[in-house]
Amino acid sequence: MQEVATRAGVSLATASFAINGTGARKVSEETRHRVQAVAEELGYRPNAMAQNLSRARSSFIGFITDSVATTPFAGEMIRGVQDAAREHGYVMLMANTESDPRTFHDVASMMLDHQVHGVVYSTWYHRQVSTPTGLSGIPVVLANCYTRGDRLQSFVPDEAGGGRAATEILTAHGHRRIAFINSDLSAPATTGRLRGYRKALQAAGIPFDKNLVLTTTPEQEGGYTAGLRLLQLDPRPTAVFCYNDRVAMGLYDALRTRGLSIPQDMAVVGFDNQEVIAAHLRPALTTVALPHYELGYLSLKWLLREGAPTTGEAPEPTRTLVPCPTVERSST
Amino acid sequence: MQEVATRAGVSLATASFAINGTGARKVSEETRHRVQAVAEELGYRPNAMAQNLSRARSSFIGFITDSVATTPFAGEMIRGVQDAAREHGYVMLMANTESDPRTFHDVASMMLDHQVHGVVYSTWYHRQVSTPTGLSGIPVVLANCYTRGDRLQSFVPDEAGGGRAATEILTAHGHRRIAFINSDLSAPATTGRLRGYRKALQAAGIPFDKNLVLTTTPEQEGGYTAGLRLLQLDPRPTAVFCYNDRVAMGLYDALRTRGLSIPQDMAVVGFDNQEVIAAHLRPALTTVALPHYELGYLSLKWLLREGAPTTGEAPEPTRTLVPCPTVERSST
DNA sequence: GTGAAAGCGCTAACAT
DNA sequence: ATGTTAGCGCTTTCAC
Repeated sequence: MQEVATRAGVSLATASFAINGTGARKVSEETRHRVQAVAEELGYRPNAMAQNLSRARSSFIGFITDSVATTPFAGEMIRGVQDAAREHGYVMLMANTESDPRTFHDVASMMLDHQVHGVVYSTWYHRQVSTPTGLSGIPVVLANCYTRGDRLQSFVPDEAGGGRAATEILTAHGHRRIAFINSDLSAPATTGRLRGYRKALQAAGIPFDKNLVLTTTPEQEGGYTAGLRLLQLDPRPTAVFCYNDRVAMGLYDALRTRGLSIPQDMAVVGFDNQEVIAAHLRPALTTVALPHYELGYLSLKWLLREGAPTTGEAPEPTRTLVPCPTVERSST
Repeated sequence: MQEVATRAGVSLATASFAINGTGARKVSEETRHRVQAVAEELGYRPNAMAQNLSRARSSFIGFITDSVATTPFAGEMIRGVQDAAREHGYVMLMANTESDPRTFHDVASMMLDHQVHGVVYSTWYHRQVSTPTGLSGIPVVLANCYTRGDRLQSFVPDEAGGGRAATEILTAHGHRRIAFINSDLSAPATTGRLRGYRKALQAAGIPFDKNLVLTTTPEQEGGYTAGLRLLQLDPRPTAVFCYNDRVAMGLYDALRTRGLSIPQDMAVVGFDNQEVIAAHLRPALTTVALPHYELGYLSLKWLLREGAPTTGEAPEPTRTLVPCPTVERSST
């Protein structure tokens, strides 16, 4: 930078102002242009580290995930966080803990050492987590998870809304006998989707029948066995809302072994919109998408705007529900 | 740090050496312990930015992907790169370009500004890329892609080896009439897997029959239609090697419509080991895994060791083939 | 509108 | 073995 300044015939200070046009100071248009021309010509690049040190604040934000490779979901959140970061001129420092506390501690320290402005902590499936420790002093926001009592701001999928929307696709098609293959896991998705299912039935004036709700492991295998059980019911349901796309995949297999066709003999809707399954099952599966991109995006937006309010007091942390859009394909 | 030094009754310099035990200088065991105790007590954390600035080199490495959310594959590479980075005390700066040249340029600048030691550039599927521009001056290594003439060091999956291994699973089971549903894309995977298939046949003394090689779009849909075509052949093949797991998924559907069972009537092996499909198809699919984790890990290892040799000349860049391990399940 | 100069928090000669 | 001191590359008062 010294060289740029000299070549442009100005002082170091002026060069600095001219280059990153900090509104604070007035540099004549002419000077600025001259300096910028020289900088361009010399291929000058500011040293981000020196800037950060000097400004006594970095332009880093941290993003911690518990698992990055299990599903493409983490990828969507990464994109969301990254897009929001770039919009604000921040650089994302990402780390994956694989749920190892020691690793978590290490990456938290690393981030603190790099003076991150805040961190978004996320999990690959929606769940409750204990308050992340070791991130003292900087704002933290949770994406796809939340803490007991919502002591920290968080953004999570609106499971109930999604469950309701899924079921309403079925009621809208005139189905009255709608089964729900739920998961046997204790998770917000399990309770939320069930709540949504019941709300939708209620809205359609259909009495809730607990015999139509099965629980199983939320995998293809579970969907298969639950599907078989479902077919024993008399009268048979005409539609099924599945906890997730993998369960629907298993249900497809079960229906197939009985020679039943979808959606004629049985309509089915899934949840998660796992592209590789949902879009490529035969017939393609109607489902509800999880808003991972938005979760990441909104979390970081919040962090940057409300995370460390410069004025006024900090807003009350809340658990913000993010809508799960439906994706209609050919199974309904 | 000044405070730590004062409280421990030593100079700033001694404190610095004591804390990050730079072998360069000798600090008595006793002093070091005293300083470290004080640092601990005060909860002192070094400012990474100041360190980087002072050392005139950062501890950053860059990782650029063209797409991070299409499949879980990117996640595996991220893990690989990150693990290697952490082993060497580096921090990963990640960026996703979504294949947008402008974004690429931006993230490249960002990385340069942060003085990254080098960058690994990766693509989500194995392919040739044009030499990334705008990364002048720093070492670059490619993961899952390569340039014309291999001007840059790269690490890519051994497609031919994988294709051969896949086919040999079939020949080992005694199959002699083995079809190959290949992709209609022009990609290293297409040619490589075919080459491997032919090698395996040859090794087993089976003459190559071009009627047994079909090409189709490498999706479920393509596998389905190709599967139907395959069933018209007389005599019918007894085994099929599919370009990827999605094609195998389609083939499963085709076999099912004809009431054929796997592996009794037809053995099938896929490629990619897309967990969500391969492990959950009925029966579970035997396949070949793509070594994404290793691609990321090895790339960064190379970058750190050979990328910028401190002594001797730079090694000749080569395209290193990384093995694709087979995963045997129940379809063979 | 512009320049001089004092740091930001740390490292690494160079002394002692 | 430890202390002194000069930067690293940039930002930002403060004075002109």
